[in-house]
Amino acid sequence: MAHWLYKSEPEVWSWDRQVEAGEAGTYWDGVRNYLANNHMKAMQVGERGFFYHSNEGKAVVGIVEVVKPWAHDPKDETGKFGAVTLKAVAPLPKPVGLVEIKADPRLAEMVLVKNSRLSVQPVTDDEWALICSLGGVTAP
DNA sequence: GCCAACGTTGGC
DNA sequence: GCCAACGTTGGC
Repeated sequence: MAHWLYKSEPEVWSWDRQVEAGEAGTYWDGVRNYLANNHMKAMQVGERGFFYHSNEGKAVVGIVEVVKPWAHDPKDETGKFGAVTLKAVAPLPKPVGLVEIKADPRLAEMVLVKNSRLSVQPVTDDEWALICSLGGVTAP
């Protein structure tokens, strides 16, 4: 099963608000990037990903799960962009900071390091397991 | 607040 | 269809 990483500025949409949204989850709209959009189109319900705080915090803070597949964003007039719906699964007891990720040679190839501007990224199984363990949870 | 890197746009 | 110019993102 594939894994993902979602970036969000806590000022705009924080992990706490994702948790408050509960089981119903929230529509991850606003993405206007083809690559990120394509990644979301490829997602299956039940696939999990990391929730990353950019700018402020700069750390992986929690785990989210896809609860609804990709659907068109009604606010996008071009009809090209859409999003999946995500719910919070669990916080990381110990958030994994960007500094830590960069310091670990096993994570040097992460998209987060290589292409920091992409807002929705794939994560390999190895990267997933390693960050889960650094964060203090057993990989679900 | 600055600046580098990247994606997107628009002119040709 | 190419490429320069521009805007945005995000780390520092």
